[in-house]
Amino acid sequence: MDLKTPSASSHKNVSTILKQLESDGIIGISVDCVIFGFDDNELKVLLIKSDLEGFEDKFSLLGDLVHNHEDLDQAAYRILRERTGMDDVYLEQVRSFGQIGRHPAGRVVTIAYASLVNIEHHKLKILANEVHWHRVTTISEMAFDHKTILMVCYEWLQRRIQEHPLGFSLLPKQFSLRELQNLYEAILDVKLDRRNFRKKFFSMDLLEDTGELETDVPHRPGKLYRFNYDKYKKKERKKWFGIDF
Amino acid sequence: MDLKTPSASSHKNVSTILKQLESDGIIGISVDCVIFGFDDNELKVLLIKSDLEGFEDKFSLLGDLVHNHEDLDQAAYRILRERTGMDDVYLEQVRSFGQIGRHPAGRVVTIAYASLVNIEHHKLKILANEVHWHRVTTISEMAFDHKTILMVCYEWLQRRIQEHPLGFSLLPKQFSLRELQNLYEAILDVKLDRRNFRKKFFSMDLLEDTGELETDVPHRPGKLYRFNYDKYKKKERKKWFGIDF
DNA sequence: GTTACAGTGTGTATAATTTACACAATCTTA
DNA sequence: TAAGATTGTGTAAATTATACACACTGTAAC
Repeated sequence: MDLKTPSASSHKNVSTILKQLESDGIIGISVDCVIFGFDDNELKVLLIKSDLEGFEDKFSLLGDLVHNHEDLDQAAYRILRERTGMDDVYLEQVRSFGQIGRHPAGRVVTIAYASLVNIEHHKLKILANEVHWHRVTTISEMAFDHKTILMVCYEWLQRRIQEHPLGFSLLPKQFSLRELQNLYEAILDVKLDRRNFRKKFFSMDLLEDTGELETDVPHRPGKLYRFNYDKYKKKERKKWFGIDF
Repeated sequence: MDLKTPSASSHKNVSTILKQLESDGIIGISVDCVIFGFDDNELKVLLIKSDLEGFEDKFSLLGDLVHNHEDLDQAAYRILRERTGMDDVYLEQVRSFGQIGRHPAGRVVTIAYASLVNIEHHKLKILANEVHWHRVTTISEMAFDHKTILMVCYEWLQRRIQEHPLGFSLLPKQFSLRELQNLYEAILDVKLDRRNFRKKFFSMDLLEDTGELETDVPHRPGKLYRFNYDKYKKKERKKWFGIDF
């Protein structure tokens, strides 16, 4: 959470609230969203510049205090809506951070959420906001413990993307297999064999050929596919997938 | 968290604190420990009987409000120490639960921790407490949303045990391969081939032969092994372990 | 002390999966 | 119409997972 008063959300001064809570010996609760996007074959994260004293020029995640009348998930959705103008995005809780000195404005426990959005959609919804996309792999310093939170979420994503089909949320509804492979290569920082990658995905039988082709590419256009989420949900999860550590 | 005043921890009435917080529009923070044990070839969980009105005869996880001066992890450790008398146990945060109506005594967000203890050790440290071990697979009803929390932690454990060597925390320092296999079979609810299971673990090269044998078994005693955690930590994690969903 | 019993310890053959690798087809641009 | 770039495809080799059986060792019963 950054302490800048969020554009359209709480109308009280968050920092003041926290100080008050702390003097009462009470712990505040916030939600911080790690909003991932994929653009230019790189994994990006949506950040805002902190305006808390001593943290100018540092970037911060998008967050806010949890309201008394809302669930944690609702709070995370609210932040997403306010900051990206987008609804219907992938959102999942990652973990909580509650170190005593983690936030300079008072004792506050934050619940980190990872969110995956189609960055192209977001570009269209230009809100009056000061948020910008940053390359995940080159961010040097951040406010508070937000670098830690970001890195925990990034590592979570690296693992999660291999066992759950959430990567598609970073892509348009229709995508080429090359785009999908670029996504995996960028997030995992590996090179993959194109033929084996295709074979693997086709063997899962969850991609549907849309019948359409890429446009505006300076070479032979690839086929466009769609992920069949319904089919995925119907698959039974196996309990034993092999010890590997 | 159960609202019974914990035996040796907070001296204030937790329920009263929560009501006060709620009337101020403030959210309380608690930690709930899902303490797993393994005994009689079954996965067990340590529970306490709730004494909150309307929840008599229901079981509850062990938890408490987070103190203002302690980290979340510290709070979880504190509960563990108080309830099991054990130090040096495996503890990992699983996720937070913050539904608005989840606790009848007021708005409280809880951070669930999974903990894995050697149940034999715990048996020795008999504290003045009302906690008991229960079979995870046959628990019918629990107080508040604790059944949900327990099941989330159980599913977490089923996955986690296959990708991280935390299962050893449920066993004595020295264990036979049969015990280890029983552990995996019980937690995952599968039958595994004995020879392939052994082959798999030996190929990881993380088990050390202690030179000792089982005692008090009514048949040929098996060799006892020790898990080499140092060796495990030195292994480099691979980023790509294959898409599987 | 001999025997039945129960569970340990081990190896190999087969199947399934993963990896490595090359060339023809298609579209764009010059 | 030719050059360039990327798509689309198959097969062989290596690795990994699975299925399966018999000799060994200690205990307990007689």
